[in-house]
Amino acid sequence: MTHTKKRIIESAIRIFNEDLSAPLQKVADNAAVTRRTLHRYFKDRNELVAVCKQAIESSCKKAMISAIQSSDDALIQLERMLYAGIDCGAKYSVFYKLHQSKDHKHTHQNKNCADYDHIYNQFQGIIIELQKEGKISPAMSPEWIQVLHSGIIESTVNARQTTTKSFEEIKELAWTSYIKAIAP
Amino acid sequence: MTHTKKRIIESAIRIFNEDLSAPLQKVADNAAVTRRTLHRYFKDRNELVAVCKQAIESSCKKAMISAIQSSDDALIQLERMLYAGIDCGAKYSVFYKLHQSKDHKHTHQNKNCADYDHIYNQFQGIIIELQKEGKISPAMSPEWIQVLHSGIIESTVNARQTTTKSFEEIKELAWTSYIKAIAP
DNA sequence: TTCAAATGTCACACATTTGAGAAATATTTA
DNA sequence: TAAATATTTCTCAAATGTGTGACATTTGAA
Repeated sequence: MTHTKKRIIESAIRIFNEDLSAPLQKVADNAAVTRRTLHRYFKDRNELVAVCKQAIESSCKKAMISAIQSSDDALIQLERMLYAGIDCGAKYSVFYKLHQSKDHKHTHQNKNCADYDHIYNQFQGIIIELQKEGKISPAMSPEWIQVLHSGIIESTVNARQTTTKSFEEIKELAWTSYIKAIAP
Repeated sequence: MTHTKKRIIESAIRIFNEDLSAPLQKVADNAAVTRRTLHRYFKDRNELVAVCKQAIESSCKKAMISAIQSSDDALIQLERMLYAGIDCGAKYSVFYKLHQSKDHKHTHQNKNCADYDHIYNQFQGIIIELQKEGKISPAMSPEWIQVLHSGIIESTVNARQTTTKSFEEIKELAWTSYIKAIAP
């Protein structure tokens, strides 16, 4: 994939994330190319959106899975999953929304959905494991923790734009807050 | 203000929140009126957007201020501010984003910005007070807590759509998680 | 330098969205 | 019920967005 194509996709994700119906001109501007160039790489708007979704799916999935596989210790797995989500940035928000949204037909027939479910089954497994170990409060349901998880990631991504703190400092704050929030 | 006008504004906020460039037809459909009726109440798209922003500003502002004034106890003030944000729902996210966004010129000349700053000065005052009282960790900066605050609110609003729990249960979970996250 | 690939410029047809007039219909209010 | 008001329906012109062809320009590698 060319550098330009990648840049267009990155821009499209940024733009569509906050305005799904934004004119393609905006995406082109953001990527510093002409609309004509954009159309050379993507047949039409639908194709661009589809490619964005696919890029989001695969990059988030990759990051999540590698976070899970990076350790046997559930607590470390959880921490790395948080960092992975933060590193994915806006992509993670979309990834999450994609499968939660009302008009999305979530089904195991769809490979993306199956992979998503697989990841979140593992996530829930980690939570339940940590609850057994007494490291997470049993009063917090795995569903709520999942919602909180993505909320903390969003906060962190937002904080990056407003605060003067370094990225590493914010990540640390995020993890500290998160683990304390769900502690017994 | 007529019932119809209110309904159009509510719909517009809902729709624009997830898709700022959505066609006005969508807003009209959502409000169960014709596009023609919508245009009778609002000169054009810009005016509708402006009115939505104003509605968001004033309703969130009202809720926040009344939360602050409802008690002298900083901890209760903080809790009620969280609930107020949750009750505002999607509006709160927009309210927050409106003043944080890059292309927004945040200035005290603008009444909305001045009010926003006033509220957030009070918020930070509450945080600092609680830190003095030893009820909040001094390691957490007021800026981070503010970001976290809005993140928890977003989580809660999202949770409402996915979970089977009652609204009251989610709110409780939200407050418990939040206060534990920032506790010393 | 030279050539090919990538990108930009401009022009165009077409689709969708927008905003508004005029008359018909529905709803409210006195 | 009758008048006043609000809404819908149908219509249309202007504005904006979309996708593409033809050709010019730039870029980077040989």
